[in-house]
Amino acid sequence: MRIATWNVNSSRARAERIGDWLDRSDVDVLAMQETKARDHQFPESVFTDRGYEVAHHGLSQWNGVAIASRVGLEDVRIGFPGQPGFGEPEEREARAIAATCGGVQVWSLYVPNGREVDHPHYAYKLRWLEALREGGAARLAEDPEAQIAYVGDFNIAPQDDDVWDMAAFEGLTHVTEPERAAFAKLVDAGFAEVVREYTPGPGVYTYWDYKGLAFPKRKGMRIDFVLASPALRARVTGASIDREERKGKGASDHAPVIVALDGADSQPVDRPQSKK
DNA sequence: ATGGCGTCTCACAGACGA
Repeated sequence: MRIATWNVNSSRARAERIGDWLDRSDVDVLAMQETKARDHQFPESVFTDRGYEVAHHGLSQWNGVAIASRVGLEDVRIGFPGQPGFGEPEEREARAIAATCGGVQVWSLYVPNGREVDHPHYAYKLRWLEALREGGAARLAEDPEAQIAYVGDFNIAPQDDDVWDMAAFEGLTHVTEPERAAFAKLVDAGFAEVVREYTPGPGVYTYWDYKGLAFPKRKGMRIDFVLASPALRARVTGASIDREERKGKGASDHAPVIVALDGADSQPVDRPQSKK
């Protein structure tokens, strides 16, 4: 079984490309973020035409998360217990959806960006991650054998190597100590990040800004991850980042990340062409 | 050089993204 996560940056603008990628990648489960659609606008046929079931959660043109699966899609959940909202009054956003696919509970997560360190969105981001951790820890305490995958766009670069130049991120979100601590607490709660060991850096990223030729200049960030509960982690045998998908016209600014279970094939690994 | 690029909407400007 192969599970992928991909911030598609609009399901409608990317519909054809998502279909082509499914044909090429042959994954069993695809978790998507930033679908940027309400439920009735989501291009379901891209998935159903190819034999996938799909669940989508979108409330507006912002955010939006979905899971497509050809190994079953059961027990769909919208949001997680205690998931905080944003704004005044606080509104819960479309940033989390779960489904059990082939015995694995897959959570497609779009962690809040944070915007700026002194912006209310940043505190929201930290609250959101803490609530996610609490729920995950409680779930593992209940059932230590649970197969849970927290996948998606975490909007955190956990290590200095996860950005092309730490100096360029001075004072910016995604690399601050509290964000990294929140990520580490989730890992410490039992949800190990399983992609990095198969796609070692430096210079290995999952996101490249559209601006300033960031992709060809290899100025990216590693911010998309797969976190696995202990029972699931034991099944992981490979992972890859499909940076080919970032190429060409009409690409998302994020690349798909794939995890292989039980010896399934994994895509070629993203590697820097040159080192200085 | 607050540019740059892409996507969205009660669109032709502003919000959001990271």
